[in-house]
Amino acid sequence: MTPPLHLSLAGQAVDVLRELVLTGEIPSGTRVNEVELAGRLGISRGPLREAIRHLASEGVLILVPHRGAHVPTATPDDVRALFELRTALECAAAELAATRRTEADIVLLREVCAESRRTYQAGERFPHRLDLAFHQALLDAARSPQIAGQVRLVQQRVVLLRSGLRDDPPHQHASLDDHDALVTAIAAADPVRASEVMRRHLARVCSQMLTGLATAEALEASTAD
Amino acid sequence: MTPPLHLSLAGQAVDVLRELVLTGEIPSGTRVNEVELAGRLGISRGPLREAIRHLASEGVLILVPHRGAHVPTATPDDVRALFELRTALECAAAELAATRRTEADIVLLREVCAESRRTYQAGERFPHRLDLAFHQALLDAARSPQIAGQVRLVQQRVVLLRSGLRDDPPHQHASLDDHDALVTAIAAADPVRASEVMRRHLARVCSQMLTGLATAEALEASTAD
DNA sequence: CAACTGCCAACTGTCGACAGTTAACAACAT
DNA sequence: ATGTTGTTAACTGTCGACAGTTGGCAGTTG
Repeated sequence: MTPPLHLSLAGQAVDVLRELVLTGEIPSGTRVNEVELAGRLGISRGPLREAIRHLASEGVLILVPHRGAHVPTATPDDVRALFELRTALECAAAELAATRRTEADIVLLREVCAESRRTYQAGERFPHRLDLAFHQALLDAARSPQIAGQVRLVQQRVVLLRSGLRDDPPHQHASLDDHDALVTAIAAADPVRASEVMRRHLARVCSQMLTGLATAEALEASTAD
Repeated sequence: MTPPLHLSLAGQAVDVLRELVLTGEIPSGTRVNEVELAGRLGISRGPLREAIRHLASEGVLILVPHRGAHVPTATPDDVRALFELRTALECAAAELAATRRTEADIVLLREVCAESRRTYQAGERFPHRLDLAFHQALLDAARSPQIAGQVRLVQQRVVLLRSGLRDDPPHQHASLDDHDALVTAIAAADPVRASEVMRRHLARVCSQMLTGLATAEALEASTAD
């Protein structure tokens, strides 16, 4: 929405703070202290406050009057609601991609899929980097800047909720298959099928996150004893 | 996203400024002067800047480094892109509404439709208030807070682009029919049809806005002579 | 007369300090 | 011992002032 704000301190603070939160360096539930963080970033509280407000509007931080900002904690309902939104946006993107994609888009999508599979079979791991790259390539093929922007924000929140969770190989395998199926549908210019595959894919990812969240909670409860 | 911020001056400033922009009191293209506006609102520049940043993240204002904020002007491409997003969100909402609606939801939707038709036939006019009420009732029936929140933001931007445009009766008549068809599909628990009707409805509204925009531009060009 | 250059005013970006509120702690009363 | 209340420290909310940048204007030069 406001991408090239990299000149002002507030703009830089947005990027730095976003990274601090998304990488889990500032864990979920942590209260953000303005004076301390301002000192740590080497800026004043004014620009920092603007940055905090900005990230709050993105859902990366929660604002409570007179009690500052904190990193949101994920409840199962939050995950479900967020994935409803993500499904709405990315299914539409998949439809548009199936309609508007060029040959170059298909080549790129195939390339990302192939590299994902190579990396997975080699290191037994499907890095989030390639997952994001795939969804980004799909968004580019959809050629809808507004939808793309919203998806970016939603993905950001998904990453935020996922920090501290790890995913299991069977799910990763299924995701690879989903991606391949998506590319096939998009290459075949079949919007309906692309949307359906995307819906199925996201439903899988969502349920996987829910189980991951449940086990993480159980783990935390056991350590609390 | 941050609804009950009505305690701080920044929160109030957000509401006041939003209203000033959406009602067209601050016309499109106008540059916002921070010191002047701060004085007019009776607050300091700090809270006002936070409010401006917040509205910029909502798309109500555009920020340019070192040149302040201004109200965005609508190009046809902007309208099309925005309606792609709106279509993605509201079609999903229509699907969910067809699945989750209760009897009370249907009663409310029917009531809004009936009042819209009464008002239209009486005063030859379909007030935006009732149009928004219908879409709001549909969102409530969908029971998806995340989607509802995003739709609210998008509708806000649509209102912003529409300020200064007036709509013609034939379009209003078609919209009334669309709304009725939507309620029918939702009452029949038919998500596919609800989504299709919504898509058609929004396509109609979009094209109507595009023609309205074109005539407004032509009008402006003629007065500039 | 046109183009260039230096200056100037206005505005944004930033900072440090003050005021108001909240929450935790401690002292007291029951 | 427990509930209540007064106190206090820390933090957020807000303000006014300073510094840096931008765009326009006048003066100058070819």
